[in-house]
Amino acid sequence: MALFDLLGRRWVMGILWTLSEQGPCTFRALQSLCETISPAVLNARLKELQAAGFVRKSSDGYLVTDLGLEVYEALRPLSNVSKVWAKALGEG
Amino acid sequence: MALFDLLGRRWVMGILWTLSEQGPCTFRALQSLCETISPAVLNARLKELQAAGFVRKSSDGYLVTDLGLEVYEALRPLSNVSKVWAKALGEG
DNA sequence: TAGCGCGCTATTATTATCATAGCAAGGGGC
DNA sequence: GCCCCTTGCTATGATAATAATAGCGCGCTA
Repeated sequence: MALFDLLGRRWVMGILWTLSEQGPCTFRALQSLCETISPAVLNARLKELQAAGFVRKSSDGYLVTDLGLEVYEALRPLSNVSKVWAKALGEG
Repeated sequence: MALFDLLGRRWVMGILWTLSEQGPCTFRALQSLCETISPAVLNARLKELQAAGFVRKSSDGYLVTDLGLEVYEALRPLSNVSKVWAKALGEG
């Protein structure tokens, strides 16, 4: 349940997803990929994710750890669900 | 990404998880299972989840739809991740 | 040394969430 | 009919989270 508490915060899943798909990103690159995130929140989330061991810094910028990659893998099925969901909403 | 926006709100994943595992719940039962959620937020989340088609009302109270169950199934791998994560945090 | 991009902080306004109290409606017993 | 209880939900004021914008300090390069 602590995991839900961490992931259930704005942008957290989006940041993990973006970093996993795009690879290492600089702070500003992440900021522009997330489009509307404010730097204060991005910085806070990056600190939380680093404390959790899901993300770390390297010379190329921020990247996901092996542990963070597991979260991403666990989250990937949601991609299919979102397609089914979009279709269902369109029909309903 | 709209799915992340919906799920990335406080209590949403917890509510889906609880309803999926416990079966149909009344409003007050859900409230006590979530322990610290306030009724205003619970009601708001239930409305959002119903609008999204993940939850619906029945004579036994609130329950997850087939679509909501898919989200739950997609979320279940997180349970394993959380164990690995807890261990990693304990070691690190 | 002046300009540039980068990581990040500061600040204020807006929104979300918490915590508590309580209302309105329905059911059972008398 | 009336009382009492549970249930679903709303109202309210306090507190915390997020948004939006501006800009600082640093390293690099010319």
